[in-house]
Amino acid sequence: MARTTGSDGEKTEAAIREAAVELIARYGYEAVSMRQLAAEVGVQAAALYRYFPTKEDLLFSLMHEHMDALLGAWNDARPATSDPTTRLIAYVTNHIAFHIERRPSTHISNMELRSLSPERLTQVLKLRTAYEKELRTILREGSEDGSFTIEDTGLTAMALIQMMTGVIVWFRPGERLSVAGVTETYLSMTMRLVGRLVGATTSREQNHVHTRAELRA
Amino acid sequence: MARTTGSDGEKTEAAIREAAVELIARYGYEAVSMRQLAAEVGVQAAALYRYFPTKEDLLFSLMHEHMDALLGAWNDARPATSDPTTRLIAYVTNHIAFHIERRPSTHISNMELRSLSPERLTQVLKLRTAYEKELRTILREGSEDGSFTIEDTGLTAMALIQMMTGVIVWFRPGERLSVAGVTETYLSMTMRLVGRLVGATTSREQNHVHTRAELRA
DNA sequence: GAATTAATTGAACGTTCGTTTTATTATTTC
DNA sequence: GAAATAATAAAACGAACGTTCAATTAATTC
Repeated sequence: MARTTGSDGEKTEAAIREAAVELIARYGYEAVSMRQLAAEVGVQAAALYRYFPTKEDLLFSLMHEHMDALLGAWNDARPATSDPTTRLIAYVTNHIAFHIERRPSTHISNMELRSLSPERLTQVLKLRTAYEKELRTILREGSEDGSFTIEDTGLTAMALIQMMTGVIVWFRPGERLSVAGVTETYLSMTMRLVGRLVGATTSREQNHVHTRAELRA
Repeated sequence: MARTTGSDGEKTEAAIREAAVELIARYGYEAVSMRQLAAEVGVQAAALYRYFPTKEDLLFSLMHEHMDALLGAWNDARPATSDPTTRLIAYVTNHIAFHIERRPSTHISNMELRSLSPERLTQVLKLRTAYEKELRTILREGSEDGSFTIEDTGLTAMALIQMMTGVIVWFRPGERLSVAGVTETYLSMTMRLVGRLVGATTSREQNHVHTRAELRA
């Protein structure tokens, strides 16, 4: 056989991407063979090469798309306001929502960096750095205008990102916690980390005030 | 040739472990071949099979040893005292020191779990859970006796571990920060996360008080 | 110093890998 | 409806993979 009835390049490419994200996230880039991927798509291995010249091109494409989507989501969610607290809330909320929604591709972008060629690694890391810089800027400005009390802005940013991204390790939708609940708790922990605690009220009450309400400001 | 002069089983096995930890941490388990590993050790691939029946046996052995060492280190470092704050300080200090010291094997134990058979995965996860439970217990007891103010003990424990382990992603010895400095800052952030802030003093002053002093109590 | 055991080599096994090539069929164009 | 193009299958490539086996030499035992 050759071309199959109803075959369509765009649909096939989308199917390849989808299957690749799931398989690579589950088994790892090196462990997934082109034949296994092709079987999942319902196609022969050779067909994959019409869309991606090499296996690494496929990986790079998935990662690049992931980072673009992350930066795009933040661009859509970032508030016009310049109030650091509002911006931090938006950042955390967007980060958690995005990473829960895109758990498989997040896994890939975090774990498979070492399978990229040096040039492509640099390219992906540049996007990641740009995204992280947004948080550092928020923390620094909030620190300067007295909104936050932070010892080390760089370290706090890394700790925050590490903490937030860690959500994908244990979070399973439909279990004990909802996305909103998780976000609420992580916002609370974030505010503690940046020193935005004033006094004696419990943190539960404190953080119920921001979040959803302030997010859409 | 066959047996080489000066060859010694114990030394060879140690050399294999050492090389395997470095190579797998850098390139990933699937990406490292037995031949590549053997070359690094200075031996033929077949020689590896005298010490590890399969490649997966080797991986499992490395991970198991890592977890044993982690639990062992905590057992040595855990204070006799029952004061939650002192225990938390000891836990954080030990965790950061251990993970900086064992960055390669930490990487492996965090990233290569999916390459283990189900039974062995369970075995390793059991050790990890035991280690994490220690932290949850500290947080819970500190929460009960009023030392800490925590919304969700389980989530805070996960956030803390994620945050602390994240140190190995960016920390390079001999750069801007010393191990002591990093530990200081992370202790400060930890105390904030568990709600052990009282009032208006800056966090720098606050956390300089604990750490080194309280650690050896 | 002969016999035994420990450690390793070198070659080979069958399998799977990423990738290429060629042929074939479906779809689109005119 | 013929010509051109797009999408795939089928088969094959050499290379590399994890692993096994027999032969060989070093060290140890008695």
